Amino acid sequence: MHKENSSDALNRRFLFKKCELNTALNIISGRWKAQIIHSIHNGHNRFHLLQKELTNISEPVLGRQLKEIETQGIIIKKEIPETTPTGIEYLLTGKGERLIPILDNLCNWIKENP
Amino acid sequence: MHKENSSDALNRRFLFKKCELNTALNIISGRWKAQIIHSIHNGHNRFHLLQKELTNISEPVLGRQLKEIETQGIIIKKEIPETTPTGIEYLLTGKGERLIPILDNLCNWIKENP
DNA sequence: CTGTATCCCCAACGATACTG
DNA sequence: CAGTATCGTTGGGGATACAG
Repeated sequence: MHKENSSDALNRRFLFKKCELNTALNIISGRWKAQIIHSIHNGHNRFHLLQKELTNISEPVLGRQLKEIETQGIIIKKEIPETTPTGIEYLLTGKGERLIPILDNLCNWIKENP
Repeated sequence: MHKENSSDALNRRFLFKKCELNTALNIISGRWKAQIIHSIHNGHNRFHLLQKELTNISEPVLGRQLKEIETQGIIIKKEIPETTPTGIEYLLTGKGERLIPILDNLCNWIKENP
């Protein structure tokens, strides 16, 4: 249960209004989210592939992070027809694709400013 | 006291090795950090100015976040000579300046992909 | 294969009070 | 003016077990 008037919640809303930057950071700042987005972009677009790629992630965490970035419109789920049990693949949306170069910029920024 | 071998710590180190992206995100994903960096860039470069700009931030939190981004080489502290009590101003380093356009990109990304 | 349910734990946020 | 000390609280990460 969330307390809607805790200082914590109020500060979050303050920052959201203050600048879109915080909305963006909120989307990608889950511990594994940026890595997940990158991995999907690189073709690891199935649940078990992501698990293998991110060797230490546990199922509940992976599931939660996937659901969040799906809600935020970064990825969509797609059923692979005529598979049993049902196969699911994850695909980046346009919004998700347009995030990739920005993540690359961040990556390069660290490389060039150690 | 930190536990160096908790899963939490291990996963952080795994992600750091995995991709520079996570190092970068770790730097800017404190709740107020990106906002602080932006505010300093816009001339709010004193402790009390930042407090006014970020209306709800408390001193301990502001102090901690400033110290962290200072440690990470995003800002430097500079004493203003011949003031009493001692005035301190915060300045972006080159590394900090080069982060600004990336933050702007994130901002625009959200604006253009609502 | 792709998840969800449950519960635990701690790092980080925040409030209050105090300091050089 | 520019912080630090202390402590309470909580959101979200993680382990284990279970499910469609």
